[in-house]
Amino acid sequence: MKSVDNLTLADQVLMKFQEDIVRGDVAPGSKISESALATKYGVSRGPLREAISRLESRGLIERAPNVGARVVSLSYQELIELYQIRESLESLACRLAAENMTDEDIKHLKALLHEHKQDQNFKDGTAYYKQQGDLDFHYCIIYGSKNKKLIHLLCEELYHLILMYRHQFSNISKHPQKAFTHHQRIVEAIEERDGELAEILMRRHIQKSRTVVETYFENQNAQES
Amino acid sequence: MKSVDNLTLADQVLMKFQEDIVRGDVAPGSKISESALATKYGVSRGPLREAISRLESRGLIERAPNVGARVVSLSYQELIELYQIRESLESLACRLAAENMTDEDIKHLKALLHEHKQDQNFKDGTAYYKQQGDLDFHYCIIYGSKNKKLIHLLCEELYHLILMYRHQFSNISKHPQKAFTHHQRIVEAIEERDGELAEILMRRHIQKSRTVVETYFENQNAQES
DNA sequence: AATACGTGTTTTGTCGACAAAATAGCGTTT
DNA sequence: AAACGCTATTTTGTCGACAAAACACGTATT
Repeated sequence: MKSVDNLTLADQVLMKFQEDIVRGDVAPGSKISESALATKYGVSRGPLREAISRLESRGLIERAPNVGARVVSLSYQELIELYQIRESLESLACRLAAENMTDEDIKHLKALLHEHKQDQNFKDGTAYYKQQGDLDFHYCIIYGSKNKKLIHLLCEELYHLILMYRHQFSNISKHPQKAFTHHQRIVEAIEERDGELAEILMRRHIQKSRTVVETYFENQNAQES
Repeated sequence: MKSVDNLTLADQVLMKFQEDIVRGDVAPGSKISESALATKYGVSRGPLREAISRLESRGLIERAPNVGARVVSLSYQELIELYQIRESLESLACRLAAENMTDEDIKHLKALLHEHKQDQNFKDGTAYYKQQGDLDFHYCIIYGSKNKKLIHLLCEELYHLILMYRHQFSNISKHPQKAFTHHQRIVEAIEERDGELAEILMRRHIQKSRTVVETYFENQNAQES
């Protein structure tokens, strides 16, 4: 799917570094030394600066002129703001998907859902697969919208931030079966080409996961006090 | 408002170059020569490449590895897609603005509106003021949402693209008085802290301007055939 | 003892030069 | 005449080095 090795060094560093940030290997809020990272990834400072520059515009890094860059560290408030945006954009994507997905696409989506059902029946513990499955589902719908700019916004600019936080907080939904039911209903709506309903269902689905984040933080605050 | 001169060269070039693109001084689709631009703006290729890199992630420039960069040239379809996103995000911003604007903010917004009314009464011809006024209005509401990521997305990542096309097509609304009425009603809803209504009104307002774009393209196609 | 100042060091920003890839132009071949 | 391949030139990608700004630390002063 991804064309091979005619990638620039800056692009390779970008991907590696982004992965490291999302996985939490480099802590949020930690300062970034250009020369240190350059040697770490085995490149000069030129390509590295380009990678930093792009990660900055993706919101994963904050930079101040003449001072340096540091990995972003979202506050609770900012995370909620992020979810508001995601809610708006991904419900839009879902409506467009109901309108624009090909029958092939829908078949693929249903297969994905069926696969998750299997996985879940005898193994609804291990978080990794569920998370990956959830991701696949959402990506599939986003791409189904056929809106290139929207796909870029969600997949390249927003989702990495969300994933970074998911990883950091091990924020796996406590209600996998509920999430699965949501997914099922969304697919039904898409299958019936009911964009309006699909949009509403997706909005609620994400609202729900936002609520999970909110209660997580409330509990954390309660523990602290 | 903007802190002064501790800006990096790359930032200055970024602003100048972006302005040139949005104003249409450099034609959409035209190829970008790094060395040529570097000499034009009086900097080395380093900072210039950084500026290009950022403009790429803002969607104003497209770049292929080892080939070079060119100013983006949106198709009709892509422009419509852009408006869909704007519709979704800016209506969200409007709802949040109704919830989060301070009374001061609202006062400022009303003053803005009043100012436009004056301007419009005796001078509803000259497009520039109206366009600038329209911009001020929308920016004011976007900032009123108090959602930093949303503000960044709309003002830094999306609006420049839209402005570029507005300029290119001289796409000034043919119904300034209607737009003004829309603005008025939106402000009323915000004043009453009715987020739901404000959201709907903003959505319709932008839908309307999308329709203007659509009819423009239809007419153009009709002329061509 | 605390603050202010000055020096030395690190880090960022910028530049010019080199290497590799792509483009253009020419000649050859079918 | 058209298409293929080769060479020359331009353009992009990458690097190392220099300049300026920020930071750290020790000293002097009140």
